[in-house]
Amino acid sequence: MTTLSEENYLKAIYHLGNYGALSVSTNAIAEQIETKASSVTDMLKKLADKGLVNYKKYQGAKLTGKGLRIASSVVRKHRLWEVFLVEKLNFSWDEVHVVAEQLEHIESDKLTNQLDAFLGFPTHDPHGDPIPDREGKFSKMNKILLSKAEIDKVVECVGVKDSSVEFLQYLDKNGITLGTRISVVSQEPFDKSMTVKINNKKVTISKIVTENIFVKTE
Amino acid sequence: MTTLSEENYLKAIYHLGNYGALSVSTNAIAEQIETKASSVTDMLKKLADKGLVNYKKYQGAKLTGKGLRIASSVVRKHRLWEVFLVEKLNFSWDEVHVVAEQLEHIESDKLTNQLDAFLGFPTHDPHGDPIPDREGKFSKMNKILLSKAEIDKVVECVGVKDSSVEFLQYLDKNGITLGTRISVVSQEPFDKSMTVKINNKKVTISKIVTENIFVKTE
DNA sequence: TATGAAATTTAGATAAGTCTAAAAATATAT
DNA sequence: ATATATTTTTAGACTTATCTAAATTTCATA
Repeated sequence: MTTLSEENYLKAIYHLGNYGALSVSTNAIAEQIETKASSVTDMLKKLADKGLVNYKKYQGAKLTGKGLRIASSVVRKHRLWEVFLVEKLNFSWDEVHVVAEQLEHIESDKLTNQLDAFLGFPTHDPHGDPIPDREGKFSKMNKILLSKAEIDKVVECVGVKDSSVEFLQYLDKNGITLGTRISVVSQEPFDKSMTVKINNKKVTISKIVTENIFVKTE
Repeated sequence: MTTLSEENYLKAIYHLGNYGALSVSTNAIAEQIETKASSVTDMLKKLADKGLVNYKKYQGAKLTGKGLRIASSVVRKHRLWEVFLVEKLNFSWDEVHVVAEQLEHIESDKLTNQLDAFLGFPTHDPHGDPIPDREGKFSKMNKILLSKAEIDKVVECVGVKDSSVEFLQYLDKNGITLGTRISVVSQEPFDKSMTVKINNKKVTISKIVTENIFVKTE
């Protein structure tokens, strides 16, 4: 019913538009999908014809209920497969994304729901992102950026903002993964770098890193 | 590198040409893929250009080494996923094929090989068909058709020839699955139907059924 | 070995998804 | 408020994979 290409557009609009809540501009979609704006215009017309987005020329597009359902399902599948790859097949968290990009398009409700059960109904993927349930709903965690954490507190890593391979491998190298406890020792006022204690080892991490790790206070 | 469509053609040539050993006719491929002969001709030219088949006009096509490697890999993935669906996600053997048709095209050597390990390196899929290893090799079982089994022998179901949903559901209804022991009681000379004992219950099954069940003698 | 039937290929058309270049609409800044 | 820059859309072209209809080749057999 929906092609691979259509699903990728819906997913992009979902992510850029705050889980389908906002209208998204043509250029924003083009950048996300790494395609040309003219291609996006063509696709938006098609998605509008199919009743999956509301689209007004020059005004961007927003998911309809139907479009939101499909986008949620794709994201649900993506994140469930990520959990599967990490928990069952020993993938590391920087390897899962590219494979999940393929697996997210497999069409079988039974497969998705049985996989969900097999994994024990996980609520978050290996990067800490929430997994939508069958109805597209998910629980938001009250997480903050590490950069906003208070000095002397102990926090737990619950997610990442940047989930590029490079960043995830950097975190691995520094012993940071989901669930890692981080004690905030001090922050340098000059460059906003932070000294933290991880597994009883003191390390200093730059501002940009602290702004890409989500934590919750204990 | 190879598209979904190309992979499906290679797979068809693999199956029809006895695991890549024989040349396969245009019409045979067309029937298998449920497409028109003219489409097959177009695709064979493309596959020949890519060095995946040897193709001579009006002579059919045979897989090259490169084509065989790709076809084996697709079949390997198909059958591994079938095992996964049955063993881990509680699919029944008549439900797995359509989903595996999608999963077989996922491209990730790591995924395939980790999945293989996760499943304990299975040698056969849920229909009794052999699973090629990384090199495309597989062990042939010395199986015979139930119709050829001797009277009074006890045999074990090790595969099916027809793996359509209808046939598999028929087998389920009659308590026959992989590993089921079947005692051959008698065969009616008139219509070649067979009376067999399954789980101590006598049933009579028609000729066509006996010709679609593979068994091995104990 | 000629001839009709069957199999196969060619030619030309179509649909999906993409692109470039140009035109049109909207936003920004003096 | 008007010129300029940015964004978005349109027009036309290209690729992949498919189709129908017509032409060609091979096969079977009389």
